[in-house]
Parts: sequence; structure tokens; C-alpha cells
Amino acid sequence: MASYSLLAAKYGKLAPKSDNQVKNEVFVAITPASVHTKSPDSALARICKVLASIPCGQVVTYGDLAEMAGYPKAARLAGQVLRKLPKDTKLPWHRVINAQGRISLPEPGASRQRQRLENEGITLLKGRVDMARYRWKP
DNA sequence: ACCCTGACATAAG
DNA sequence: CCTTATGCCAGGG
Repeated sequence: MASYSLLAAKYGKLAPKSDNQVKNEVFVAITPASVHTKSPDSALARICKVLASIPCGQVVTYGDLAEMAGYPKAARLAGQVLRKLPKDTKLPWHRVINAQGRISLPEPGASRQRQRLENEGITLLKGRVDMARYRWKP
């Protein structure tokens, strides 16, 4: 399993500390400032936390993301949150795709997303990601 | 409270 | 495969 320490290393942030510390610091480092205007447990914050924990080289669906954040059947909420992320966010927004394995983000974002996925070794065949293989199931 | 919106999900034709 | 119709559900007016 991908520990938060590994995540931290991946995002080039920090040194050996407790996983909890690391988790916290990574969260603070990559979460949009807008989060702090709401309660720490807001949907935005919760979804960002889960988003940050998606391992490199894997993907989740909008529905998965919402559910893992505590909002089952609120797939559109996940989309709403992603849409609001700053363009320069360090969160792995590109690891979220729809249930058919296709990219939902309209152009020009779609191209950026595809490129980022391919950079992680996730290739799209016929415009689709092999969900059986790349879907993240913790 | 009501209404509209949407980086969704599913089923049906 | 593609298109359409429905269901969904939290946010923001």
C-alpha cells in the first residue's frame, strides 16, 4: 500500500516523520487555500484528502472519490470539487475519470489529463482506461 | 424552501 | 459504439 511517506516523497516534500505528520503536511501543502474558508470537515476538504491519497499510476471514478470521502452516490460533487481546483494545484486531479474509464473533463483539459495519465504509465485505448487494471481499490 | 446546475452513473434503444 | 432518458445529490442563488 502507498504510505503517506511515499506520497510525500513523490511530491518532493519532506523527511522522515510519523505518517500522521506527513499526512498533515502533505495535505496542507497541496490543498487549495479555499479549503480553509470552510470547516476542516467540509466536503471540499474531505474530497481533497482522498484525492491526495490516490497512488501514482492508478485511477478512481468520480463516484469512488465521493464515496471514499463519505458522500456515496454524490459523484457530481466530486466533479464540482475538481472543477474548482486551482490550475496549478499539486493534487492528482488527473487520476479521476468516469465510470466508463473515459475522460470527462472537456478540452483543452482533456489533453492535459491524458498526457498526465500517460506520464504515469496509464495508456488509453480507444479513449478508455483499463479500469480492471488501473482502478484503485484500497 | 424552491429551482437550477453539473469534470456523474446506469439502463435502454 | 452512440444517443437519449432518468435518477442522483450537494452547492449556490
